Amino acid sequence: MQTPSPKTSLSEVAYGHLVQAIQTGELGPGTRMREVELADRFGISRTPIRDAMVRLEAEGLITHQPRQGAVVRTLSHREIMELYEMRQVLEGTAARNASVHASEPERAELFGLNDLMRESAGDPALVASINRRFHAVLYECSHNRFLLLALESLSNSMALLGPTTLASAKRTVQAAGEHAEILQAVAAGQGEQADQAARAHIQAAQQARLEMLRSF
Amino acid sequence: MQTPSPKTSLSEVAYGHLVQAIQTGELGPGTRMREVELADRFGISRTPIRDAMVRLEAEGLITHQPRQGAVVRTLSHREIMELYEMRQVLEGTAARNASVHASEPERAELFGLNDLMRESAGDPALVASINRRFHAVLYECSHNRFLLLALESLSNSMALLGPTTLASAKRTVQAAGEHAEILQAVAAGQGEQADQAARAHIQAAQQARLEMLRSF
DNA sequence: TTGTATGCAATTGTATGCAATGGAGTATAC
DNA sequence: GTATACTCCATTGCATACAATTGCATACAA
Repeated sequence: MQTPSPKTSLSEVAYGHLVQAIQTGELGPGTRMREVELADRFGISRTPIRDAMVRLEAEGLITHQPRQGAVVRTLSHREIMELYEMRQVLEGTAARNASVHASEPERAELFGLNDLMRESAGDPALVASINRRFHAVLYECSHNRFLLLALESLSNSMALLGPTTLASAKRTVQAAGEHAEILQAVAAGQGEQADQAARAHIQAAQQARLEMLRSF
Repeated sequence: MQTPSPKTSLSEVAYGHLVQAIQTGELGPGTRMREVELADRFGISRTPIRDAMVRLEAEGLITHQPRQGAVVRTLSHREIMELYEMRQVLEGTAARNASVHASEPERAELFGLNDLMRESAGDPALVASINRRFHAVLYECSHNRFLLLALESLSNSMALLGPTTLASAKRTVQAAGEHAEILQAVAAGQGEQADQAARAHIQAAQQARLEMLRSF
């Protein structure tokens, strides 16, 4: 996600920058995105910017009004609920699959990341980063390319919600506990329970999100 | 899906053409797609073609090797299984949601389409078209934008498998029966059973697909 | 004061030019 | 005869020029 490696096309670089800008809120929902402006900002031409924006639209992060430009999507309350509902289904499925397909090193990685996250409670930025990685690895463990693709797209959509719900140390520890439940089931090869635990985790996150929204 | 409406950008037209070409097998898996060639074929420039191809890649229909071009993806046996597995999850969820959210006109539309499909048995092209529409309406009935997006993307990926499994009249009638099971549960508001029925339907389709693959 | 028409500016949609890259084919050396 | 290196060409990646459309502002009329 961060190492542009040897040869990354400018389109991909632009895509990464834009997703990150949306995640950090630099480009908040409703922001109008002008191609020339973004091209200038990144010091490249409009073409790679367009490529990135077409991709963002395909993933549902922005909407493109013909001849009028693109805006970062604003999620209604209803849509936010739909987003979490979908995450419940997909994360549950990923966990279920992981309990069948995860390799030993993958399991170890998951446990390691979760420990790291618990220890990092208090540093929201770090926690958020580790949390993303944890879920990304879990997705990989499902060993289903289509599920992976859908979950990655959904994760990007989460960026539209703004700051993470893991800001408080309390919620971080709570989340790590929920992760542990998932991992336990995964490690034991208990698919149904892994599914349940993952759903519960997302439900808790949804709850936390709702509380956050209420306080604004 | 078919009426390009009044003002469609060339990019969208190109996208539609390409998806259709992949569906019909005109651009079969493994086919190399050269931008200039496609631009010539459609009588437009490379830019809208690029837009369409970026989108196709985001959806997983083609892969883009840097500086080397794009090819229509070839699905391995394993990936085909993964595709059906994912469909089981998503169609099941869509049916479950539909049993809660589908409006009366939507239910009527579903019943109508299924009757029409059964009556059309023997005309594979027509059946395939109606079947696609049936599923599309079911997706809409879930009233979850993210689920809808994922299912539409997945449907496009089905194009990579080539001809439909509904070629035989026998399988058509069978499929209509499976649809009826789903609809019955949806109409009765029985989420769990709608989910089960949808999963069973996809499983049957997978079975039919496997038989088709074996015969080659 | 409000409604409508018109002109201008801003912004995207499309086309095309140019350079870089990777692969194929050929020649040469061992 | 085979392997390696070199050259050429096809094709994309990126930049930029041009066209078209839309929205806004301004002016004029009712």
